[in-house]
Parts: sequence; structure tokens; C-alpha cells
Amino acid sequence: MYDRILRDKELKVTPQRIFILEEIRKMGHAGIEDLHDKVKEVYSSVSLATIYKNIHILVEENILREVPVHGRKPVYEINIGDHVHLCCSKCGEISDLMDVDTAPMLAEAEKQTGHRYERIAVMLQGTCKSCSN
Amino acid sequence: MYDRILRDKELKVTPQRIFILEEIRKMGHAGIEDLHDKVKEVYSSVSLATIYKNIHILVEENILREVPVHGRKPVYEINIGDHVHLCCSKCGEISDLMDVDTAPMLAEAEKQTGHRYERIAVMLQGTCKSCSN
DNA sequence: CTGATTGCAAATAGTTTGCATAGCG
DNA sequence: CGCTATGCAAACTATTTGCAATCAG
Repeated sequence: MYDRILRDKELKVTPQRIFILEEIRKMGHAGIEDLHDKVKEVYSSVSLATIYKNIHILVEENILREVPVHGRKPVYEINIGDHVHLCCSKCGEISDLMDVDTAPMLAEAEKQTGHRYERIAVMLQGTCKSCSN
Repeated sequence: MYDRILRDKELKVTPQRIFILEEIRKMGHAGIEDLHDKVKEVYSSVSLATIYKNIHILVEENILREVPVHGRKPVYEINIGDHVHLCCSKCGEISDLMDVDTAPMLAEAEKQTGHRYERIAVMLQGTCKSCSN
């Protein structure tokens, strides 16, 4: 599944990397420590240092994207391009909102500043579906 | 200048707090270490622990706002409500864009999810004015 | 005065690095 | 086989905490 993506970036396909990517895909968004715990369940000898090293490489290569979160350590997600993030004020769950178009705001900002922007990150804070019941 | 704001929140008005707030206002956006260095220039005995403690309190009380930044430690700004941030990919400078209206995107997200959001944070990445020359 | 705040030092948490070994290509 | 990647331990950086002294109200 991720073999191809790694090979294309000239990164070696190691089980650690596969498990890291698989786990992030499953979790949607994962912090370093969560990820280490989860990967250890299937690959018990994996070290925290390996998680750190790989996260850096994978972010560098745009396979992953870092999502900075208000008041916490960042989480990481598979890079699927710009989209809106939601962060629940109660449970802290991070989720994606794929259907809100960020282009109009980007266009407005470019119009006002006369510059082009490479990336837009939008984070909304509120109560998520499960917590509002 | 900030006496009133502190008093309203029932926080004691100490020179350290005044200098922290003054410095953030002057710098626009400041990280913990920058802030410590700058405040030390005028109040040389201030400790890093005091900076940390006050930043927490001031964020808690909504006097300051934390701005999470992709790949770095967060910076802090005087809380002036939701607005768009720019981060220069070259020099790293963080700046504000006050005139882009975030309400339409917020409304769209609320429409799609059926929930209300308390806050929207938008970060644009690109090359800033000075760096594009 | 009295409780909040400060500064220091020590403790804790988070991240990076160096190096010997293992394993991908 | 050669070089990258891993795991470990140690180093380093960042943040928090406990406590005695200080200061604002």
C-alpha cells in the first residue's frame, strides 16, 4: 500500500515505516506518543527515536503533514492537501472537514496582499458531534 | 495601559506582567524565548519560569492568544479576536491580516456540520513582502 | 497583613544525536 | 555488499514544580 509512495521518494521500505503510515491512516490524526504506543502493539521493539526520525523524513517528503494544535503538541496526518480541521473543545478529537472550500478565502487574501500563498491551514474549534449529545 | 485589563481579571499588576504584555504588543507575535530575552533587557532579573507562568495565566484569561505554528514552537499575541495569520516561508515572520473576513467560511462549515464553532484560526503560508523583493 | 507572585533550583518531559548493529535493495 | 535505517543510551532542550522570599492590594 505505502511501498510505492516510499520507493518514489527513494526511501527504504521498512516495516517500521509501513506500520507508522498504516497507523496514522487508521487513526486519522496521531501525536508522536500515541503513534509510538500504537505501533508498539504490532511492532513491539520500535523505538521512540525511530518514530521521531521517520516523522521528520515523512513530513519533509510531504507524505505526512504536521497539524499544529492550539495548546498541545502537533498531530500528524497523511498528506491529502489543504482541508479544514475541527478540534473538539471537550474531548480534543481532531477531525477533517473535506467539503469546505478554502479557495475563496485564499483568493481574498491574495487580492488584499498582492501575494500568492502556498498553503492554507484552517482550524475550527467547537464541540464535536459525539460530545454535543 | 494594561493595568485595567489585569485588574478586571483580578490579576495583580506586577512589573513583570506589564513588561510581558508591552513586549508582545511591540513585537506583534513572540515566542517564549524571544520574550524572555526582550523582557530581560528592561527587567533583567525576570525568570523564565515567570514568563511561562504568566503566559499560561494570560492565555487562560483570554488576554493573550496562542498561535500554533507549523514546525515550530507557538507564538503569542495580544488577543484581538479571530483574524488571519501569515507565515513567511523564507524568513519565518508571522504577521496579521485583519481585513479578510473569516465569517463566510465559518458559516459554511457550520452549515455543513450542523454545529457552531467558537473559534476559527487561519494560517497562510507564503513569501512575505520583504522577502519577495 | 495576607495571599498572590516571583525567582531559583531541581525535577520532569520532550526531542535529538552518536554510534554499533541490522536489514533493504 | 554498501549504505540507509534502526535501537539504545546519552545528551540536550523545553517546561513544570516546590518552596522561601517578596510584593501588591
